[in-house]
Order: sequence, then C-alpha cells, then structure tokens
Amino acid sequence: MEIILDKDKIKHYITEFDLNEKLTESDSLPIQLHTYSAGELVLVEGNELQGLYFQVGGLTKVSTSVGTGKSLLLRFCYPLSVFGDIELIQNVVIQSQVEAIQPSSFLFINKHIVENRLMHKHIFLNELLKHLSYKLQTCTTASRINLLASVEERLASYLLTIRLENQFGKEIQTSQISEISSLLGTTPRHLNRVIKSLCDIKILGKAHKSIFVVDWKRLDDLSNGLRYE
Amino acid sequence: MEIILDKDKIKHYITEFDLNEKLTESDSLPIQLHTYSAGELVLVEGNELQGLYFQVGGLTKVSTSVGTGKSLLLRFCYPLSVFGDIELIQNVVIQSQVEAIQPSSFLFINKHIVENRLMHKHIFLNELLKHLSYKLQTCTTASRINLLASVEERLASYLLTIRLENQFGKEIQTSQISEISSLLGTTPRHLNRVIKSLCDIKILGKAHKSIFVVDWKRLDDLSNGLRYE
DNA sequence: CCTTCAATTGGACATTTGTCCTTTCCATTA
DNA sequence: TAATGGAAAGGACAAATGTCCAATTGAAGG
Repeated sequence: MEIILDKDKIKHYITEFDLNEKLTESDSLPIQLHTYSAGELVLVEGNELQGLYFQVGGLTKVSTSVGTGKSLLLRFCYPLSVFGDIELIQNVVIQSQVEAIQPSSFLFINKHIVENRLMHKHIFLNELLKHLSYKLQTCTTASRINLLASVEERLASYLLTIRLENQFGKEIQTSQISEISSLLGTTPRHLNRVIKSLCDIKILGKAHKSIFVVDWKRLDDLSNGLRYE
Repeated sequence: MEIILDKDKIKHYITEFDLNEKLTESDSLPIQLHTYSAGELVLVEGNELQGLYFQVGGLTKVSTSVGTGKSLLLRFCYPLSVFGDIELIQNVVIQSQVEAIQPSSFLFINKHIVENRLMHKHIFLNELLKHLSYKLQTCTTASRINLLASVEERLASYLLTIRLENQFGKEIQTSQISEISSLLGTTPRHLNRVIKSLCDIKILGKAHKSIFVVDWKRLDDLSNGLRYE
C-alpha cells in the first residue's frame, strides 16, 4: 500500500467523482490517496477501522468468512464505492474483507476527521445513506435468493442479472467458475454439475472454458423471476 | 389500521423515544400515529412506499419471500425501529414484508415531507444512518452464517446469541419451531431432526413443547464461534 | 371429561449438495 | 516441441436437507 499526498491528484479524483460538495470544505480536509496493488488487502476482517475509504479506481472484491475457513464472495466493487461506513457508524471492527483485484486507489479520510468534521454535513450524510441503503438492498436480495432458491435457480438468476448489465449486475459479474460458485454460495464441484445438466438440456452451451446461454426463455422460467437486483 | 392524529399522543411518543431533536421542528411536522392489530400487514413487498415509519410500540416481524411462496424470516423488531428507509433513499418498491405480531404503533411521516423537510437535517440523517448501518451489519452477519454454516451450527449460534440477550439477540428470539426454522433458513422438519440429534447426545433437552440447553460448553464448540451479532 | 385444533414429532424416501480425488484441457514457457 | 501448472470437468460416494405424510401431544373450550 502506498500513501500519496499529492494535492493535485487528490483534487483530480474529487472532481472526477463530483465529491467536492459532498466532502464539504474538501480543500481544508486532510484527505489521502491510498493505492494498492493487485492482491493486496485493503480491509481485514476483525481489525480496527482507520477511516473512511472512497474507491476511486480499480476493482475490488468484498468477501466475508467464518472461522472454518469458508468464505462467501459478497460483491465486486468499482468506483465510486464506499468502505468503512458500517464500522464507523456502529463503532465495530471491520466486518468484511476487501481485496484489490486490480491495482486500486482510494480517497482516505481518518475516522476522527469524519466524526468531527463531516458527520454534521447533510450533503455528506446523504451520500453515505445512498451507499449504505444500496448495500443493504443488495444484501437483502442476495440473502433471500441464496437461502430460498436452489443452486440451479441461483445460477439462472445470476446469468439473467448480469445480462441486464445494470448497476448491480455490473458489480457481480465474474467469469471464473470458482468465483461464481462462491458468489452463489456453493462449491465449484456442484456448480459444475448444475452447469452440465443445463448444457445437457440445451439451455446453456460451452465453448473453450466459458459458458454461454442458448435459451434465455427457458432460463428465465428456471429462475422463477428471481434477480440479484 | 387506524390513523390517529391526537397531537398529545404523538408528542408523548416523540418524547419517550427522544425524537424531538432528531425530527427537527417536529412540532410543525405533519406526523401521524398509525396503529395495527396483531396479524395486520404494515408493509407489503412490492407495493409503493408511502412514507417513513418509526415503530414506537408493539412487536413486528420482517420477512422476505420469493415467487414460489417460500419466505425467510429476517428479524423481529421492537421500538425503536425504522421502516421505509431503503425504499425512500433508493426510490424502489417495498423490499420486505412487515407484519404486526402484537398490536403495534408507528409514527408515520409522508415521504414528501421527509424528502423536503428532513433530508437536509444532520441529526435526522445520523439517526437514519444508525438504523441503516445496524440493519446492514446484521444482514451481512446472517447472510454469512446462513450460507457458510450447517443447520446444526446455525442452531447453536442462534441459541448462544439469544442467550446473551444483547440487542440483536433480543430481536431474533422466537419460540415456535416453525419460526426458528424460517429464521435459520430451513424447514421445520429438518430443524426438528437436528434438535433431536442434539438431544440424543445431551447437548439439548426437551420439556413440554420447548427445548432447553443442557451443555452450553459443547454447544459453543458446535457453533465454531459464530454469532448472529 | 371429551372434543377439537394446531403444533410437534418423526418415518420413509427423494433430492440436493458437499467431499475427495483423478483426469482432462489449455495456455505458458523452458 | 515438450514440460508444467492451474483451472475445468467429472466419477464415486457420503452427508445434509427437503418433501410428504401420519401419528402424537397438549392446551383450550364446550
């Protein structure tokens, strides 16, 4: 991880993501730019949170794990995403792991600065609320689908969701079988089995190492109308 | 559902839950008191949201369902809980069903009033953030446990969590087998099977129609340290 | 005391999903 | 070209969980 204090670079990102008004008096705020290489951990589950992070570049993966070592992929994040909001507001240790998949950069604001200088600014708070409610909405949806639907239905819903290329769809797309299976909350072995059975009945097809949808209509029937959105 | 406009009653609840400052100029805001009998639906999934609800009395159950009819119990709520926050901020239809289990009452504020007169008040926004982040935290936790742990581990975690009688524990306690099973994301039949096996090895015990914990230590081992909190 | 009704309990079986491996397939590179 | 390594594919089996029902229990009311 590298800390960059270059005011111009920071200012550039603030402008790019229209954060100047949201981070009221952003000029006078001590904002840092943190950059991470691919593979580096940005936030580690269980650690103390240092501040608020605005992802302004790159690609990150958010996951959560249990003591036994199993982990669940929650989502992929692109700019502009916020990390540390729950922890800051609830004053708890870090709840999910954030890992840079590609080189990623973040505007970082120390938690004391956030508490003392931003938590009474309504434009900033509206921005936080927007991100937080979006995360809660998608978390509730994923929870509902993952618990109430079979892996086959989940895969159908997943494929239909990323087809739409909407905001959420964009966030959950991934191509590795092992990543899709973690996102769907199952094992690669089982996902593979389900994919094979859908190929057998000509709903999916295979080429190279990837899969493609042959029959969107029947896939839609399978999904029972569920979407990760 | 009954709408009560009695200013004194409303004022009473505002004072009881220390909402006066949070709902800035609460005196001049058109706030209603809505009461529901046991069994009535407060919010219906898929409908348009009318406004923001502050639960000030009673007991409610929040659940979410899929087209196939299956439903997942998300949590029980006591005062002071907030409903409608996601929908208001994200401008989407109602995401989860809220049902009054016991006669319940809510302070209700029309969504246009919230948008025009509250969304720029930082004290109000901080209150919303607190509730929203708490919900996201618990949703993430439940999601993690439900997907990564077996029903046996989930039951152990559930029992250990409600034993603590902490805030979250208070919200998820329930005694009906069918409700516990829905909360844990499984069927009554299977939960029953798991309970029986834990009784057989003397970790749980049965009396009348209820269960009790015999061996907290071994239950804790089973839970692998997971908690719904 | 008897009836009734809902919740609990559990049998029998089917399906889904996980675990453990081995094999296959490609892309990379020595 | 051949060797290598990682991801994909899949066989075989075990475990977890769901479905469908029937039997049982227990509390409440007539």
